[in-house]
Amino acid sequence: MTIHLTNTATRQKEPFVPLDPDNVRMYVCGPTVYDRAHLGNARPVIVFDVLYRLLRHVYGVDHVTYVRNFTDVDDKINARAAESGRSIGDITDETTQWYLEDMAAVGALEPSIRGANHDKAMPRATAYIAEMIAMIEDLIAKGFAYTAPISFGHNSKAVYFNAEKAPEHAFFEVEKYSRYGVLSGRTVDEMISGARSERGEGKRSPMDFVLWKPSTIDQPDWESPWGRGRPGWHIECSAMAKSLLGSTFDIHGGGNDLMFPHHENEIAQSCCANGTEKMANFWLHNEMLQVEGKKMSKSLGNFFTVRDLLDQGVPGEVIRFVFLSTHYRKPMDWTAEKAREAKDTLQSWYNLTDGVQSSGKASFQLIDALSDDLNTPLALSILHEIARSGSAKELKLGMQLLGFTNPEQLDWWRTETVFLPGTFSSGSTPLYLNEIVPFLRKWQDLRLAKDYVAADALKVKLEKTGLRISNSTSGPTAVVPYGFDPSKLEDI
RNA sequence: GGCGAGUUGGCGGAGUGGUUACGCAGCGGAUUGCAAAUCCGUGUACAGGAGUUCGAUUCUCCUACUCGCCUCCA
Repeated sequence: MTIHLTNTATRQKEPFVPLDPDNVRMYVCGPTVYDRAHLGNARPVIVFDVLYRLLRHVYGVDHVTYVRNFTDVDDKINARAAESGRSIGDITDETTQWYLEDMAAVGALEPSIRGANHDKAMPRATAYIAEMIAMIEDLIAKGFAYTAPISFGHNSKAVYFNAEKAPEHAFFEVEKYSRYGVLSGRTVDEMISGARSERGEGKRSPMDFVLWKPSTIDQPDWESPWGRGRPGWHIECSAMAKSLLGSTFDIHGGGNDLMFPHHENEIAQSCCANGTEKMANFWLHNEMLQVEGKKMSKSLGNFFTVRDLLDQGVPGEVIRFVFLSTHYRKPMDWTAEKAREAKDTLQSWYNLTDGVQSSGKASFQLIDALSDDLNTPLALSILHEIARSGSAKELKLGMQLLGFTNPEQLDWWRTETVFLPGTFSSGSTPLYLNEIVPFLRKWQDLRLAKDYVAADALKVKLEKTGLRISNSTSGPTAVVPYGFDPSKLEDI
């Protein structure tokens, strides 16, 4: 079984051959921890979770290393701290915890170093400042980066504080690295003519980017050869990837919005510092998320977090299902309709597989689909066929492979069936003897009296409360959804 | 403006140089007092134009449209 993946670096679907099958290594850009993860943040997590699971399936749980960082030093975090009056550490700690909880809710496994050591596999940028500084020094020594003194007097107190230490920016020099732009399909000339040059005193070229920048007194800072300051964006991923995965590794993933400049810059830094041809063999990028056909944005009012959905009662499994129903390289549209369909499907699959022992062997078709550039929509359709054929064992294994939490560990999909005759109840929750059974009896009486108009009217009322009323071979039956509130019956 | 992705039946969404996607909805049937659920059955879909070909939804080119990224962003 050969996995094929679309490699952004070559723009082609290629067979995946690991550098070391004993330790397949993947790095995925993680969040900047300053706020709850929004729904779009969940997409790469779920996409690469599927890949992680597939790799573990193919190469073995103990032969895959997956690293996903937390960027806990960033100007957005500083801004959040300033406006809220909270400490940076408070914000990053809390947000990191939220992120772990929310991603667990959508079924994402935690990254790991060969199936273990989860903490190390989720490195915090602030724990790798020394590595970043070392890499920057290396880049300067090799002539790929240069320092530039900043001017003073344009800012407040902090300027004086830094002045004594003579802080300097350390820039990466783009034109020294000829392959710059290959990943994102741009040339340096194009990018420069594309105008918008970034601010940055002492830059030699508008495309050069900052590796290290001095901090004002209210910004977090670390001692460095260039005075007290903090790392620029990009360098943290290069430093952490090198420390944990080596100079060259197998797969680097992230959203396609990161392709430029973030990943382009990572490649430039890492390859120049490490003297390597490639940073990663495969670059994978997922497409963006939309909501009801439009870009999710605060200005459009369609912005929401994973936690918002969970709190609204959309189970994490449903979120996962909706994400998997669109291929990762296509824009995905989150709609209420899709969530509804996903919930219905999962409910029926969970009913079918509850308490069932999963079969030992995964469907070849399913593995085939996933191996073909993570064709999760096809994988789900195969699961549909398996479900229709009634092989609960196989379905369960397939669902596990795609990362759906086992039904035994969940309750949201459960229903309880209440029958009239023996007041037998299929679930473990209360029997609704007093709440529901009298209505079933009344319905039955009306029907036996052939007063169908009244019987139907009663049924409609009952169904408005969420119950499903039917007449089975064992008599009148009510299917009660999980979390049913009997007080809804009071007005009937 | 620069770069890129996409346009498949009512909706969502795979895939293929000639043959069934799959799901939801719809329709017909079984069943039902009627329904629900379930089961069975059912749909002359591939943006437009030109080209390559024995044959294209599938390859090439052009046009139109949609969308995303380029700014913090996954």
